Amino acid sequence: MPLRSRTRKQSAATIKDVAELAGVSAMTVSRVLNDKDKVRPETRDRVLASIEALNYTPNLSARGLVKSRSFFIALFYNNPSQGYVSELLLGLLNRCRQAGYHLVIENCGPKESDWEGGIDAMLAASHFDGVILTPPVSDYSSVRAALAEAQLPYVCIAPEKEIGAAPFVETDDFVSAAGMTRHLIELGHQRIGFIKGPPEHGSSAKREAGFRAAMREANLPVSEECVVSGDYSYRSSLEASEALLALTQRPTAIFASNDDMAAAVIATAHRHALSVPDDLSVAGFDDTQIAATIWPHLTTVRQPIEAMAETAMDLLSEAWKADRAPEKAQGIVIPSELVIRDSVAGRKAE
Amino acid sequence: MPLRSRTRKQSAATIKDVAELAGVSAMTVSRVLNDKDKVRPETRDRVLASIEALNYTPNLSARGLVKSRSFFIALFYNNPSQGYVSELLLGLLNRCRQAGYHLVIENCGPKESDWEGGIDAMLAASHFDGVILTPPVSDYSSVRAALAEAQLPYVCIAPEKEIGAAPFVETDDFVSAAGMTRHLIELGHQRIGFIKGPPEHGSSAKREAGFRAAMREANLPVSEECVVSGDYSYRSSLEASEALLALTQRPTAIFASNDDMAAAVIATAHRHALSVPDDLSVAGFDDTQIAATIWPHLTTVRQPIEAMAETAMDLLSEAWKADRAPEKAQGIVIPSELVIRDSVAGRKAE
DNA sequence: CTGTTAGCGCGTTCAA
DNA sequence: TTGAACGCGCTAACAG
Repeated sequence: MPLRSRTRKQSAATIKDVAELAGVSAMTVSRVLNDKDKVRPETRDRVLASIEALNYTPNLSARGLVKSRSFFIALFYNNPSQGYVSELLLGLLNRCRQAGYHLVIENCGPKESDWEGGIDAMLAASHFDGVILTPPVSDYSSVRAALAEAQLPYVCIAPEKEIGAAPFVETDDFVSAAGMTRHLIELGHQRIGFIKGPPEHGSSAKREAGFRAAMREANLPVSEECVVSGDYSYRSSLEASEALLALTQRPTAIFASNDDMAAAVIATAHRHALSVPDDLSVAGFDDTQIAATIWPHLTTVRQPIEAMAETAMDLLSEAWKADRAPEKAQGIVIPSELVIRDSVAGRKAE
Repeated sequence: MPLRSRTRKQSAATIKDVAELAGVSAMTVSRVLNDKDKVRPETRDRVLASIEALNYTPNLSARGLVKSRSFFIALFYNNPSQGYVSELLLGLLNRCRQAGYHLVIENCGPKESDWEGGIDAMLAASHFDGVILTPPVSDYSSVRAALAEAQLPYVCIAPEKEIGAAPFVETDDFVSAAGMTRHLIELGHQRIGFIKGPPEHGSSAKREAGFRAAMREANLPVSEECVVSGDYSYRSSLEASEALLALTQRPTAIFASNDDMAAAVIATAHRHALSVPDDLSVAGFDDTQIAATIWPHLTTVRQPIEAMAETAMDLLSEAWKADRAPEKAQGIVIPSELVIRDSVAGRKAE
């Protein structure tokens, strides 16, 4: 194990120490670090050796000070499902480490209004190099305005629609929801309940539209009593599913807009002594951890959250390279896929 | 909405701008900011006004450079349950914002060995002001050694036992597990299954010990076939609970060491057409999100994760104030509480 | 109570 | 190809 060479009080080695040990000037060390101008290979090697010997790494504060960069990016989130944040973090963290960046998490509070006051000051104080917005913050106009005013590069994850020139990443909610609905229909379900997400999430409307499109495509009527509102929370879906199961013409399948709500449907079904999937098929969306944790395992749509996060970082990198913001928003959609597990079955013959 | 006063290209206001506008020197501004020496109230007010007018906030890089501080602290974690991280984050974030710190999340990889190489370099590179360790990283001796060598203040969350002089926070796993076991016993259960956590988590042994102590206290024998191993994951508990339910003398209640594993017990019970809690009572530990998400809602032990996180931050603050590390480790235990929900019932008469 | 000088560690600009 | 100055924004020391 390499011991720190500086024995006295710890105080990390500086570029000067490295320079001295290598017998060059600090400037030369800086050059090999930043790979800018060419340095004679021999010199370069000597410097590299000294860096290693001293276990040196540049001081971010100092570097940031001269370059006007902080090497930190922020993730703005607001109370999404726990599984969602966790997976997002994984993807982000990967890329961050590769790029030498650090990630700062900022919770925006439950409502947009909670933030309106502080966002400006917060942005000014933090000196982030970039920001990543997760839904529903992606659609907070106050946040986006503040970001734009501060001329801070940012990328939105799953925004409702492209606004301004901010790059964004999303999955194809419409297509995936339609795909799941088709799956249900192919299994013989005709009366399908749907639980909506909250209007402030862009994905809600798209998933609902996908559901309706597939139904229309199959010439199946969508009875409006079968489409109820939720807000992506387990609790909201407890009521919603109760309403659905209380219908005189009970649906044979229920498609919930996310996994948490699907979990609640299953709970309600159990309470009604209904077997899933024998008496009722249940489908979710997102494939967060809970999907394979509850019983029966959820048939759902796997949203590539981690890949989306990685892509978001890549988009940020591009924004830094390009000095100016691009003319039009660059949007990347990463497809989702159907994950068939145990909560959906063919409709029983009647 | 207050518009930024500097109209040209954005480039945040500096302390000099503020000083100029207030008609004082930069030093004075610095003083009102850091509240050190007293500044004449009138002057102070003028400065404050200028700060507000310019929407000024100090540049962390510059400040960090002179104070040799980064204003960032790191959270080292390793694949704990998603609910656990999420709640931890909430508590940490609260305190961080209050204290003007930012939080950096570092994933340590699934195994300690994944880290051994990089930890030194990583620590040197990051210049964190402090680190918070979550289990099982709290017990990684290589990490703790590196931290100690770097003379970086750190606090451990739920370590196996106090090692060295690092402050720590924990909940009373032993007492809580014993309490839950007593609850089961009071409801008439005598044959109780127990699913252990992984040995690398300090909490595992303590929870098991609490269980055994309560059984002994009630003069109830613990049949070793009723104590099976898990690793805090849902999947591990699928096997474990299968083994328990296959016993010729099946337990009437199962106490799983955490909620994820309890969820798997419920799934397995359902698969065996066993009703929870009528045929089998199931208890968990942690009260993470899943506890109130699955059906039936889990009777569990609420571990005050958020409060523990906040306490961890407070401990760090104290470490900063005290120039030297304290002689003996300061440990704080925050009690857990029983949360009675629907997965446990009295034992049916036979 | 307030201003001045100096320097934190690094990258830019210029000259050698 | 390399080095010497200077300054980024801020605060610790010391004046005044």
